[in-house]
Amino acid sequence: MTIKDIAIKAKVSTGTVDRVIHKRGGVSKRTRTNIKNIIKKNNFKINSVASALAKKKEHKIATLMPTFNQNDMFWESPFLGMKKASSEIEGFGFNIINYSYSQTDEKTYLSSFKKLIKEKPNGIVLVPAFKDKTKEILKKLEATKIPYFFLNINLKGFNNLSFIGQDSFKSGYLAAKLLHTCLGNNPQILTIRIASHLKNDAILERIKGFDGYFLDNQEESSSLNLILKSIKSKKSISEKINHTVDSNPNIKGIFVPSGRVGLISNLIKNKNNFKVIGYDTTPYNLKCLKNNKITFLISQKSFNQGYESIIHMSNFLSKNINPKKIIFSPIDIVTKENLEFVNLYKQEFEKFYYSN
Amino acid sequence: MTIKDIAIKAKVSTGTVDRVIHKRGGVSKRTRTNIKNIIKKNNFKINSVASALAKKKEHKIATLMPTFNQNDMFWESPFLGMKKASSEIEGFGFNIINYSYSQTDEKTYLSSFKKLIKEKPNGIVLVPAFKDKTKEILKKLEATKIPYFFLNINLKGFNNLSFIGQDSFKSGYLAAKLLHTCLGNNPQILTIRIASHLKNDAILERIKGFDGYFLDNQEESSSLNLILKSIKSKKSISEKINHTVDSNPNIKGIFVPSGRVGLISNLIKNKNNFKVIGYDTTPYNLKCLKNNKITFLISQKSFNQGYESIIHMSNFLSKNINPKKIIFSPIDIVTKENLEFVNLYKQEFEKFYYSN
DNA sequence: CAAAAAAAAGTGTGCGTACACATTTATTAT
DNA sequence: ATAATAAATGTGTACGCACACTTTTTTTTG
Repeated sequence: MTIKDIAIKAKVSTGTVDRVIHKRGGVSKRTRTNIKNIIKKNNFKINSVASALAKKKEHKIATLMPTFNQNDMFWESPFLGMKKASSEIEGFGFNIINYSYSQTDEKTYLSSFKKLIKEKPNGIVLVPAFKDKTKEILKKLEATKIPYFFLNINLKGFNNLSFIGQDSFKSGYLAAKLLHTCLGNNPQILTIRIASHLKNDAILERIKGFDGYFLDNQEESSSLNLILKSIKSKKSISEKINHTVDSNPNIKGIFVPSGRVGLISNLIKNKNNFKVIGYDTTPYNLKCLKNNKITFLISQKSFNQGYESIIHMSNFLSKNINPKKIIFSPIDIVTKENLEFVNLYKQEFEKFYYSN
Repeated sequence: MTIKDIAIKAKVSTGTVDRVIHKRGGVSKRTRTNIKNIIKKNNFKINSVASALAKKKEHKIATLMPTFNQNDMFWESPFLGMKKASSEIEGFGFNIINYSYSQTDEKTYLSSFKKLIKEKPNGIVLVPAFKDKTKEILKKLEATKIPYFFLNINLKGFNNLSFIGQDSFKSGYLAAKLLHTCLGNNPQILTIRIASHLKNDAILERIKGFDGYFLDNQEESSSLNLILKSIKSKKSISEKINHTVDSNPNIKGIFVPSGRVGLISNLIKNKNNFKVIGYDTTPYNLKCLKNNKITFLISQKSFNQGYESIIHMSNFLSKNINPKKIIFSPIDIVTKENLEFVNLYKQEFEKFYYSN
């Protein structure tokens, strides 16, 4: 069933059918309803392949996200997810351009954004940073009416069309549940945080979720917190952690609400067989999981996040499908025993991407 | 960059470029290598959209899987996964026909298969059952050289092009790890099985994996097994289970290596706060997870399995991409706290599918 | 060396849709 | 009633590729 067939049945030309399908107007009410009926009856659906080929319209999607390097590979994963989506939709008239910035250097954020704007994209996928600067930047952007998504990090108070990322509160809640299930009631748990994360909304939400779980499921709960000023000197961290642990022999579990869990787990003299739980399936963290330094990792499926962000943006641009305001990604539990499956799709694509 | 551009650069016609790309032969070595070089240099990739539109070839994929009903919804999930894949590739000249059978009625298996064969599909995705009958059937099939995948259930000794499903051994291994982590060393665990599953390869593998874990990680391990003859009389099961549990007060964990874990968990008078672990995120099992009757569910992501099976088959048929002989799907850990995310993609598609 | 055969290369149409442009029909003004 | 205008509908081409068919070039054969 093609528009040609529809046209014949309705005794009109394909042009008229096309007008009805795309609501271009200029069709009399009589023929319009007639054509609509025929379309319904025959369950006609536009051939998206032919459609994509016919419209020459190029949609340009720009992305902006933190760089990755040997020190911190976290952002490689969403990047590859985006690349996968790109390779799937490029034939459909999409052009995806990637920009990056350093999370510790505001200048790179601004300059990359400037370059990005010059390209005049039709849509933007953005991992936001530097809230104040973002405010400035996006004010300008909103004048241009270019739609934008937030990816992974959800700054509040913006007019982003969508946010794609994890429900941080629930992921903290889940972390607590796992430790509770392993350690029984009223376990002594040490939460280790890093000073630079004190204003990080996602991490704060994780902690809220973590505490929330125990509030919901226990009469009382005491908590033990250690905040590290810096993570530059491994020696000093190691001393601090082990001192805390030694002077609190009841500690049975360790909660690190960030991706730094690998680093930290490696510095603990773990004779006590703590249960250690943390975030993000970076190569380093996975290594620690393998070595039994970490018990559970919570994955936010950042590969999928990157992938979904591009797919949703493309659907919005070409099919006018409005994404949900918030798109939560699954909260995966990773242990030594299932870690090989966790980044399956990423690995599959990695092979393809880097060999090309 | 189109084949036309390539043709111009190589000073030949598009037909010749086409021959090189598709290895149709009939091109002199000189021009062939020249064209290949130009393709590489310019990083030319076939426009899959135009390609799909141009080749009129219809690929017919037939699927055969167990039915689902209110009593057992398990197979709905892979079915919907297949439907999702179908809707994505139908525009690319694929025609997917679904057949089903009752797992308890050999006749339906045979008759559905007959119907399927009459359609003369180009590829088959099959959830096998009744090993002997399958042998008969597939012998005939292999004469026709129609390629076939096994989905979810992996019968050995066949020439299936691929198997898409879970590594049952590892999923059992993981189940053991979780209970071990929760219950500490040398926990007393009751494994509850059902007689009709005694010859089920996947379930046997799960148990092997489960035992394997404790062999690998403990000096010794004792095990307690309960095999239920039938699950028709809830009363009698309940009595048996609770008798076993009462007479073994050391039991701290319960392992059900099948999707029947929901049913069983509901029949245990769980005053002892057992940790209960089982398989499959069916609606019923999820309900039990919510009610704290089940601690962990292991998901085999059957929605994805269905989806992947169709995608891989289509890639094999149209792009000649050979799938891996065994494609393992992720082993997901589901708890009350992350259950809402587990069937995310399925739910998303369900909404679309059933509202249509 | 010409004719026949084989190899290499060229040409043209169709896939289903989108859209600009052309044409026909209906409506309004004079 | 006729010209002017607006509304409705029809037509043709392009999108990039696949493939059948045709033509040209090269090689083989007698």
